[in-house]
Order: sequence, then structure tokens, then C-alpha cells
Amino acid sequence: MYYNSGQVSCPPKDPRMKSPATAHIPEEEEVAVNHRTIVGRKRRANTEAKIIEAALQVFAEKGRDAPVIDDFIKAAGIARGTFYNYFKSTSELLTATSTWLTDDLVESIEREIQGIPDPVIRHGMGNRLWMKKAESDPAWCGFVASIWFQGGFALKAPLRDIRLGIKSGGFACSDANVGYDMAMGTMRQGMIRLIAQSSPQKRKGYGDKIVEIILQGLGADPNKINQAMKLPLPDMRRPTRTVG
Amino acid sequence: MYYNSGQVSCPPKDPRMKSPATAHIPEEEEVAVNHRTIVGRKRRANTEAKIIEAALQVFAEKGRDAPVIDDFIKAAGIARGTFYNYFKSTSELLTATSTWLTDDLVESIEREIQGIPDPVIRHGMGNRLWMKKAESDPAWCGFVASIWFQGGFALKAPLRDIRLGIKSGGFACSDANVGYDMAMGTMRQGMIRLIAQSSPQKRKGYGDKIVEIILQGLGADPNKINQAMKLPLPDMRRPTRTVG
Amino acid sequence: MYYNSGQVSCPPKDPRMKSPATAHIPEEEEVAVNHRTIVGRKRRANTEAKIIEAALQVFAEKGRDAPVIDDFIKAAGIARGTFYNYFKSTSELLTATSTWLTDDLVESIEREIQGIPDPVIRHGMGNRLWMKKAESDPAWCGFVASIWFQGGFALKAPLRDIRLGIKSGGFACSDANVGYDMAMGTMRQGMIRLIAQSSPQKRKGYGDKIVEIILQGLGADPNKINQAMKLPLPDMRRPTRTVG
Amino acid sequence: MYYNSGQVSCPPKDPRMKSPATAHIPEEEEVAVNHRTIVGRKRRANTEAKIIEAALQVFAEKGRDAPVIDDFIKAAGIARGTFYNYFKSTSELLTATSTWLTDDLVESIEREIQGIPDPVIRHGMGNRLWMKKAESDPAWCGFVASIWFQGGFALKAPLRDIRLGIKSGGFACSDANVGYDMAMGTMRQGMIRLIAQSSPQKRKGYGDKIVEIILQGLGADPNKINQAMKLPLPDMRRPTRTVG
DNA sequence: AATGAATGAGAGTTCATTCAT
DNA sequence: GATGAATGAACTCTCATTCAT
Repeated sequence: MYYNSGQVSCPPKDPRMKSPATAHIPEEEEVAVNHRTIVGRKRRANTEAKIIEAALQVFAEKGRDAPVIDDFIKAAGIARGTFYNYFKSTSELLTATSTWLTDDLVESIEREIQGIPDPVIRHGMGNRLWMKKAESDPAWCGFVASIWFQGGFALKAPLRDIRLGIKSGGFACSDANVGYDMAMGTMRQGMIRLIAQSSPQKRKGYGDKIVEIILQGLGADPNKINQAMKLPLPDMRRPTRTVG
Repeated sequence: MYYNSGQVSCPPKDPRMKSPATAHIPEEEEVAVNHRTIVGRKRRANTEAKIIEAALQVFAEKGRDAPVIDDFIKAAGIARGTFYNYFKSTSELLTATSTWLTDDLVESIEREIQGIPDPVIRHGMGNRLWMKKAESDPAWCGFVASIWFQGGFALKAPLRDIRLGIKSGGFACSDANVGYDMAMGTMRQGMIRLIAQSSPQKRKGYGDKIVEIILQGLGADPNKINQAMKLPLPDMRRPTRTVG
Repeated sequence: MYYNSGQVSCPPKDPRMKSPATAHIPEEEEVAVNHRTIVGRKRRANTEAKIIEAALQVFAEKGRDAPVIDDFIKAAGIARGTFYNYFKSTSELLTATSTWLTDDLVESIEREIQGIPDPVIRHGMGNRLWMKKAESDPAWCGFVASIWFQGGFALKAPLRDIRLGIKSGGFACSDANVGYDMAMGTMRQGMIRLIAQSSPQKRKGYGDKIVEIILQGLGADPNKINQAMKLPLPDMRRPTRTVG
Repeated sequence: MYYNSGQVSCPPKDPRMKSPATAHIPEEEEVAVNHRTIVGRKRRANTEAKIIEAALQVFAEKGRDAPVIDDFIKAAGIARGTFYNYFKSTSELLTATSTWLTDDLVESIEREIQGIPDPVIRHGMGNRLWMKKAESDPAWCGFVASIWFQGGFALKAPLRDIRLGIKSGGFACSDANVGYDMAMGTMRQGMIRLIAQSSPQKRKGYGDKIVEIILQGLGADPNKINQAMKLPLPDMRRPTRTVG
């Protein structure tokens, strides 16, 4: 995995898969998978997806702390009690939502760039794909910048590539942590600017500028930077999840 | 002014000075500034300072959103009603606190670096002084990183110096905004790492590394970077405000 | 309708009926009126009635402005939060209570007198029934005099009958508004005296005297006044709502 | 006295006179009326008048119950503590204000009509003068209708005249209390209509209509009513107090 | 007398959580 | 599983009153 968030968890596509909220359900009992069980599972998955999708909207609109349970159940069209069948608190929902929202982008990016051998180019391309998403999907950008970055935000892959780049001499940077802080901090700040910037033509291209200055900050060779910035960005196969 | 936040306001040292919460009190134009008035002002200023100082502790401990009025009045040792004589809400108190906490650091930094003619060196020195404070005062660092960076965080001076640096050829950076985002984002992320890092010897020197990578990211000449990093950091004359 | 207050609304006898506080609940158009829904509605209606009945007591005891939320919830035996599930404020509760309390008396009176053709007699009989209620139910009288008369108190039927009476020559009165003010003002003042008067034998008959002077004030013929005052007062079929 | 309110108290014209709020000051001590005492008294009277005049405005604007101490001290331009030097509570201020506002009207009316021997005519003229004030001074009318009528409102003179009128055969009314309720209730209701009616030409003459119907309600002879309504209204010598 | 900062009881309101149906 | 009425702790805010100066 390239962009590999610390807390990986699969979104509830497959009703058989454990999602964070359902992790407590013992699986051993599930010997007799009869019709009712299957129906029940489908309903569960359905409702959970409904809640998470509604939560995305709500968090994107109101931010991290303002939303109250009522906002979620109204947006999801469910009853108060139903909420508690899936999530113990809003913060658990926040975690689930973040995970669901970023995981497959992270996976997609990783899939796209795993073939690139040079860590400098690979890092640059990974960042570009990330910022492209931020540029083109304001709601996603808003959610991630203000919410998902909070607390965790530990992407393993970039740190690893920065380390490899330093070792290989591609990056001139005294300390991998410093480089990582620079890269992550700059991306975040760039995303914050993208949120504030409503005009699409002004957003256009800002992501690449951000990536370029990151590579410069990491001390990459200008020619290599040019090379990384000129590579065509692949269309990511499956469209990734979106907020709206 | 170098580090010049938008809303500069003097802390309530001098009871005659306007502070945000006392701004409505008529001053010089007052016809009869009699004894009672003066006494009253002193008390006001006193209490306001007491509240703000307590608030610093509270915000540093509990963060930006968690604290409730009760936390502040208990910490300040005042009555509920007294709080409302000074601040309409916790967020107003937050603003006042941020302002009070950062304003004189910003002023001090500015005073120190205004004599440096080269915008690259000046920018580097300004950043170093800022990060030095962050390194040496964990509570201040925690407060500022989590609270003051929120929303506003528009320091005019760094942006201006980045612009001047680009114009003079000292910085190689396609867009001043990008450079600004990089510089600010990196400092923030560096401060977040400083907070997480409790061991003093690991904190030691991290601020300078952050500044160094910022200058590299801005495309400064390595010699000039060296020069900026080697200049001795002046002791700022008055010790700046601190959280504890 | 005779005594027809502006905002007629049915009291929540039938859980399916809209009452002010439950007006937002979708009804017939609801697709699936299942068991749970029905049960929920019954509970809602129940609680609402419980609150309103308690509110009557409270308002009657403490007046219009003194009561606080706590009084209502204690009297109704509900939790703080439950109150807000039904009413946003005490004044909304006041409105609901007034409406609930007067509406069916107004309806009953109207039912009784609609058959009387002469507007003079009809007006007299309507007033007599109203004052009879005031005489016999001190709590109701106190509530209505101090609360319901506030602001609105625009009963359409009396005004219409006064107008008809003037047109037909039964009343000698220069201006229907003046007559209306006289009639309403006199009844209110009479009710205030009834409240102050705790001895039942002194209250006895005071309502009829009030009505008599109103008719005299409207310039009705003494014989007709006599006639209106001598007609037996019908027992209103269903006992109307009462405060206690 | 004709219109003689129960609680008569002189307004603070003469600083030597006791007003309700100063009634507790012992007079015995006042043997040595030196300069300072006199100055103090003048200040007292001044401040009290200032408070009461401000209170009139406040009550007229906000009604009987809504105003808080803050409203009064802001309107009067005094300090919090000063308020308590004069009034123990808002309701004491309300009483003082009512008294101050109505007393001299009551006196003036009484002075004007004391020479009229016939109780019917006298009552009619008294009412007319009252309603004339109501017609011409909306603020006064608003204050009196909504505030002063509350609670007390026991005017002795009208009741006495109604009694005398009944005894002399001028009024045909079974019970003086009923007549009194009719007269007072009708005036109040008429005043309420005057408040609601902002157009001066519609207000014009309404007071006399109100008085006319009162006399008719009391059973006065039509000729005598005519006579009472045709007498020219005297200009009351001193202009009475007004709200603005 | 006048001042106005400080007080704290008490009122209003929100909202996460439970639970019978 | 789904429902939504009921709950009450926790929070915000107001305002009459005191008192040192």
C-alpha cells in the first residue's frame, strides 16, 4: 500500500465484512446462515451505508464538532434509536466516515503509483493524485482538510518514500520527519486555500504548484521535479467515493 | 511591522488602555475622570487579566472546544456573572486570549528583525524566533498550534517578505501564495510534532530544521540559508507572555 | 358559529387530530400507519394533554407571567426535556392552554344559541351563558379574565350580533365598536369582580346583572331585556372544560 | 376629591415633600437644615424625578413586566447602586410612576367638576375629561390602560357619583358595583382601542362616544345625557404630566 | 449620595442516551 | 432491527442585589 492510513478499515460494501461499528458482533455464532440472517445483514449494511453517506454531508457542512445526533438522523432519515444500533457516539461515526471516505482513494493512489521505481517521482505522483482529488472535489477537500487531518493523519507511504528518497540521494533533507512535516503541512495548507477559493479557474493547477514546492523543499533535483510534474496523471479506474 | 497579525490590540497592562472587552468604556473624552472611575478601571483591568490568564491554562489543557464557562470561572476564581461582564461567550474569550498571547511575541519578533535588510534572512530569522518560542514553551506551542492557527492565521509580515524575496530573486518560487502556504503549513506541522514530543532533547533544534527546510522550499540559495541559520538568535528583551 | 375565537383548534381528544403542538406530524398522507406510529401518537396526545391540564392549574394559581418551566414540569410530572418536546416556551404553552380551555365553551355556547332568531336575545343569552360559566367556575374565570382577555380577545359572534341588533333597531347605539367595547369591557370587569369575590352567595346572580347592564347600555328595549333575562338557561350538554 | 385613587402621593415637586421612596427618611433629625442638607435634598429630588421620568418611557415602551433594572438606569443615566437609593424594586418604581403620572390628572379633573351639583352630569364630565386625556396623549393612554389599571384601579369618586346618581334617581341601575364595573370596564376597553388606533382622526371623538354609552348603560335620561355631552370641556389649567 | 464591579441564585435550553413497543 | 417519546444532566445566560470606594 502506498497511501496507507493507520486505521484501515473496509467500507461496508460486502455485508459480510466487519466494519468498525459492527466489529463487536461475534462471528462464531454465525454457523447457521439462514435466510433471515442474510436479509438482516443486508438491512444492516444498507442502514449503515445510509448513515455514513448522510454523515459525510453533515460533517462537510457543519464541521467536526458542531453536528449533533439529530443532524445525522434527520439527514439519514432514520429514528433516534436506530443510530445507536450502529454507532455509540458521533466520534465513532466520524471515524467510520473518515475511513470510508479516504480508504479507497488511498488504495487507488497506491495502485496507480506502485509501479514507479524512483521514490522521488513516486512521491511526487502520489501527492499530485491526492491534490488532484482535492482540486476537483471541494466537499471531499473540505472534509479531509478540516476533519480527517485532525488527530491521526498518519500516512505511512509518503514517509517511507521520503526515507527512501533521502537514502538514495534523491532528496536532500536532513531529517525524514522534517521532510514529512513539510510535505503534509504544505498539502494541508494548500487544501485549506482550495476550500477558501471558490472560483474553479483559480483552483485549477494549484495542486501541482503545491506538489512542486514540496519536492523543492525536499531538495529534489530540478530536472527530476520537472519530470515528475510532466508525467500524465492517470485516470483512476474506479471513481473514488465522493461527499455528495 | 514584521509579524503583524490583523487585529493588533494591546494587553491590559495599563488600565487606561482599551482592551477588546473594555473597548466600550469612554476614555479621554470623558468629562470627569474622577477617583471612582480610576479605581473602577483598575479593577476591571485586573479582573480581565485574571480571566484571560486562567483561560490560557484552560484552553491549553482542554483544547479549543471542550471548555465550558464553568471551567473558566473556576480557574479564574470569579463568579458566573462576572464572566459575562467581560466576555459574551467562550469564543470571544478565545479570541481575546489568542490576541493577548500572540500579540506581544509578534511585536517582539518584529522589533528584533526590522533592522535586517535582506528579506530572505529576515524571513528566516523571524521564523526561527517563532519556532524557538515554540520549542521552549510547550504550553504556548500547544495553545497556538491548536487554537490560534484556526481560521485567521494571516500574518502579514511573512507574506510580504516572501513577496519581496521573490522579487529580489532571493526566493525561487512560482507563486507567493504557494510559498506562504508551504511556510505556514510546515511551521504548523512542526509545532504539532513539538507538542507530541515530550522529550526536551528531541525537541531541541527541531525548530531550526523546520526553518531550514522552509527556506529550501522557497528556493533560497544554500549559502544564504546557512547564513540565516548561523546568525545568533537574539534574546528578546522582555520575556514574552507564556501560558503557565 | 356564535362565540368564535379567531384561532379555533380542536383539543387533543382524538390522538389522530392535529393539535397545535403536534401539527407537524404528518397524517393521512402517511404511507404506513403502522402499529408503532399509532402507539406513539397516543403517547404524544396523552402527554400533551397532561401538560396542558397541569398548565391550567399553574396559570390559574400563579398568573400569566410568574410561572417558570419548572412549575409546569413539576405539576405535569414530566422531565424538563419532555416539556420542550411539546412547547418551545411558556408563552406557546399559554396559547395552547387558552385555546384548549375556551374553544369548546365557545362551541357549546354557539350550539345553544344558534336557534335564537332575534340578535338582541341571542346576544343576551350568549353573554349569560358565558357569565354563568364565570360565576360557577372561579378557576376558569380567573384564568380567562387574566390571560385570555390579553391581547386578542376578538370574539366575532358578539360583534356580529351587536351589528345586527343595531341594524334591526333592537339596539340603540351610535357605533358598533363602542357597543362592543362596552360589552367586552363590562364582562371583563365583572369577571375580575367575581374573582375577587370568594363568597358564592355574593357571586350568585352577578353575571346576570352584568348582562342586564350591557343590554341597557346597548340601548335595548326594557321589555326585551326582561325577556332575555327570563329565558331559562339551558344546561350545556357536555360539561365544558374546567381548570381543576 | 373627585377622581381619587386609593394611594395618593404627591409627586416630588417640592424637595421637602415625602415621596413614597423617601418616606423612610426620618424627619425628626432634620433640625439643622444647613446648606449641605438642602443641596442633598435637591439632588435627591432631582435624581428621583430623573428616574421616574425615565421609567415612564421605559414602561410605556416595554410594558409592565418586561423592563429590568438595567433599562431604568440606562434611561435615567444613573449607576446601578443609585437606583437602590430610591427604589427597592421595579414594582415600587412602578407604583411611584403610576402615582406620579395620574395623581395630578385626577386632581385637575376633580377641581374642574367639583362645582357641578348633579351627580349624573358630574360623572359624565369627569369621564369625558379622562377620555379626552386618553385621546390626546397616546403614551399616557398606553401606560394607564396597560399598567395603571392593573391591580388597583380603584377610583373612589366615580363610585360615589354612581351611588349618588342611583339614590337621586338619575341613574337606573340595580347595583352600584355593576354600574361601576360597566363604567370602568368600558373606559378601559375604549382606551385599549385608542392605543390600537394610530390614526388621530379615528381617535377623535371616540372618548365621547365611550362616555355616552356609559351614561346610557347607567340608565341616565337621554336628555340629561345630551346635556352632559354638550357641555364644553374646560381646558384644564395646568397641563398635566405627560409620558414623553 | 453616587458609583459600578462583583456576585450567585435561578431561569432557559440542548442533546446524548435509554427503553418500551 | 426499527422506532421515537421520555429522560435529566449539563450547559448557557440573566439580572436583582450588595458593597467597597
